[in-house]
Amino acid sequence: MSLEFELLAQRLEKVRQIRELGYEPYGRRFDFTHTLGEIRRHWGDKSAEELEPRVQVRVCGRIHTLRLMGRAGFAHLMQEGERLQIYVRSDAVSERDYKLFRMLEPGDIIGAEGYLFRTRTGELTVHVERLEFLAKTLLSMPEKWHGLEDVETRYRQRYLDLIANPEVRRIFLIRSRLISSLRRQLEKRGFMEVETPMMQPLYGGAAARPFVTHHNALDIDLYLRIAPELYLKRLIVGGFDRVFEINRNFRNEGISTHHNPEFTMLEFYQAYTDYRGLMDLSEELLRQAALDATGSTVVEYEGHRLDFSRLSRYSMREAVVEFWRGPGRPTLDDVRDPGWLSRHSTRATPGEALVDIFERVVEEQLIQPTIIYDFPVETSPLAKSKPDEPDFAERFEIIIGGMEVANAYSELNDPQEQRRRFDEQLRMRARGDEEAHQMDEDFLRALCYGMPPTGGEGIGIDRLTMLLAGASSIREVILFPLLRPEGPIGLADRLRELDR
RNA sequence: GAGCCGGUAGCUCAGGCGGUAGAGCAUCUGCCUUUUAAGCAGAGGGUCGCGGGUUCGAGUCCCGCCCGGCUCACCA
Repeated sequence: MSLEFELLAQRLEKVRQIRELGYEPYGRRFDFTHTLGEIRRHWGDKSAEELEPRVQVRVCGRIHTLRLMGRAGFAHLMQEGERLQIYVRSDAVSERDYKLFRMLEPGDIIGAEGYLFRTRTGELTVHVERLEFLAKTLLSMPEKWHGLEDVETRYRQRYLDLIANPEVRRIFLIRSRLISSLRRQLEKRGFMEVETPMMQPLYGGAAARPFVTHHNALDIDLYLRIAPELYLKRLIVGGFDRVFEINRNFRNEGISTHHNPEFTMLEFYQAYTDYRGLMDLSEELLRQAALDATGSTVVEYEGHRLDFSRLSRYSMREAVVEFWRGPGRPTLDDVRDPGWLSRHSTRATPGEALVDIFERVVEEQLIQPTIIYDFPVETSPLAKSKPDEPDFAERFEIIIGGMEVANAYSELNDPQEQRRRFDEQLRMRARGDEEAHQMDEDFLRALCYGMPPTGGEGIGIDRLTMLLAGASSIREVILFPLLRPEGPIGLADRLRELDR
């Protein structure tokens, strides 16, 4: 008999004993008077005298540690990442409650009623007068010193990670505050939150391979969206001048520390502005989001102090000149010269070569929040080109910690130009570029009704969370990152065998 | 997709050059009414990721596979 099975059998026996004592091993509603955090905040710095007259409390939580002595014992409860000690002595509770207490083990969830006091060593503690049993753990908790270290188990069983590693809570708290902050800021500026299709008959708005699914009743294939862009712009056509969406995109590509197949994007569109307007807006959004999520505009990331209070700005060509490494630093004229570009990249067009050089040489050096603007038009099929330089698009990205965090542009609203860009994408597709855009005629039709000049931007929420939370892998900021399925666990069989 | 690293008790980890598989936590038994990683005494617990091979003998060496991590490639 394996240990795991033996432990399970022991604990099921305890379930029986708990029931025999007259407690419900899987209890019901427990009306606590305070969370453990509230108790720490209200009485954490009060002296023993200040805890008179007695403060009665009802608390609950999961047992973290147990220290049993002959006729008494201590335990730490955990609730919402906060810890509080309880003290149970045999002459302070009923015989039945004391029997229950001796039966508890780390991981069990209990309720306790009593009064606050300070121990000899000064720790704020609940002197228990009544115990309630709320839920039995049947499986062992991870080790209390190191927590749960195994990365695979942490991701597969995130609930266990959250129980064992309180610092993981912090990451997801930051993520939640970040999203909340962005939503609040946009709403304050008159943006309306909308939801557009995740299942799309045509995919577009980005260059990526899609996931395909099938609708039975209509008998059609549908794609999980790679971006919401084309639908959000339809809403701009329809007269919702400020819209945003915070939701998942799906891209059928490799998994890495910076890529998860499903990831969360904020996209927002504002009529009557352009990419310059969005640069200013982005600066405000990021500054406030960092502040709301972490309490500061300066955060630590992989040994750097990232300052979210401002965004440096370089055109892509300036950035190549400015961040060139080694000999042969180009001039601004060089990076405009197709000959120079083709000597430094194998890509077909000057624009693709510039992007290639930028990504190889510059991007990883952009640690502080930085705007890179003016992208070659051939890599930006949905962006308006610059009036004085039609080979370039009014587009920028925000790069932080070497990662692309945002992408924005003045939206292309000329339907004839958009049709030409789609045609070019179709030619690229015909040459085997799977990620080139499809022709979306309904989107074209929408533009034909007239879309006001508009600025649009997407912000990668996962990557921004990584930066704000100091996480080096995107999987650390996604509660349930995609993993290969683990295969049979065998727990149901064991439970079945022990169910008598 | 490639390279490197890892998978040993429920958890965290040790296991030189091939020779009877270990520790701490957790569990079980006993003692202990202010402990703090509580303590003390004892006990149980192993498909060494899976499958082959070499060998008198494999956790250890070789081959294949599975799962994970990192780096690179891919991802405008």
